[in-house]
Amino acid sequence: MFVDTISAMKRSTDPDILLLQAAADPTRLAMLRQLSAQGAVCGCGFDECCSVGQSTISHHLRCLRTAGWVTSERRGTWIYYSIRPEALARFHELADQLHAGAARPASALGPLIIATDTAAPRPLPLPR
Amino acid sequence: MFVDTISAMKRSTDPDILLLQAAADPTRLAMLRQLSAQGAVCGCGFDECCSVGQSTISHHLRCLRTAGWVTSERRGTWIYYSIRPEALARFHELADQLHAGAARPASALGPLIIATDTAAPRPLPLPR
DNA sequence: CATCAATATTGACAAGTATCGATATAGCCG
DNA sequence: CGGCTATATCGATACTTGTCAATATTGATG
Repeated sequence: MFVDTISAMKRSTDPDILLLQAAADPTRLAMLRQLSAQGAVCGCGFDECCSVGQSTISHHLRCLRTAGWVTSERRGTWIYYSIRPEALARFHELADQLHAGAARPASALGPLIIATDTAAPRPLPLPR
Repeated sequence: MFVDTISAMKRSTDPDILLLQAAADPTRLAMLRQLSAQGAVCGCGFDECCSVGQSTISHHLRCLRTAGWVTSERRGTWIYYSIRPEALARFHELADQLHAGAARPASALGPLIIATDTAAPRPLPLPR
């Protein structure tokens, strides 16, 4: 409502979020996959990959670049894009981080005891 | 253009996209991280994690659940959420897939030869 | 310089969505 | 039952975004 007189904002500057957001689009994921498969693709090489106009492809490539996913290299008239190893590494790190503590499925717990690492949920996990 | 007489749609039913989209939000990523760190968290346990209202948290939890990221388990008045190992596994797979073919930085290539695995970019990488 | 091909930029628009407040459900407990 | 707490749902709203068409830019070539 009056969050900060501006709006219900979600914009984030977190690099991880940018990376995920960039990958979380059908067209861009397809592009990343093609890049992964072919190593280096020129802009016009994405035409068949996804059925969108040229300007849209250009737009997505910009997204991927600003998110850190790819780098571009001019080669005469055309430009080749390729995945940045750093982005891939970061993506893997994200996966690893989440994996770390997630080895405790709640369903496998005893009758009531849940993640008491830090503290009980809220009023105490025990109804009585 | 005339994509399908309906619009410029981006909605996707691809499970991978759903998974990525769900994680690509600051609030939800924070939630996933908390879940990863604590193992099982009840709905009211996300209050401090992200500064949003209760209904918003509920909304995000639904997102995470429909995307396959978490499962919920009722425990009396409150409900505990935990990360699904399958989702984590899939996320890792995604990372691995992209990693697979991406070991060829374009910049490390010779003067002009690029990913000729399948075929040359478009009209042939050689202007003439 | 004129032309052509590959890209990028701009402006517009429709659909998606994060958020809120208010309200409705559901499970305990006295 | 009545009240309390945790969640979910609803309707509204503003911001974000994916896409397009049109146009501009850039590099190579004749």
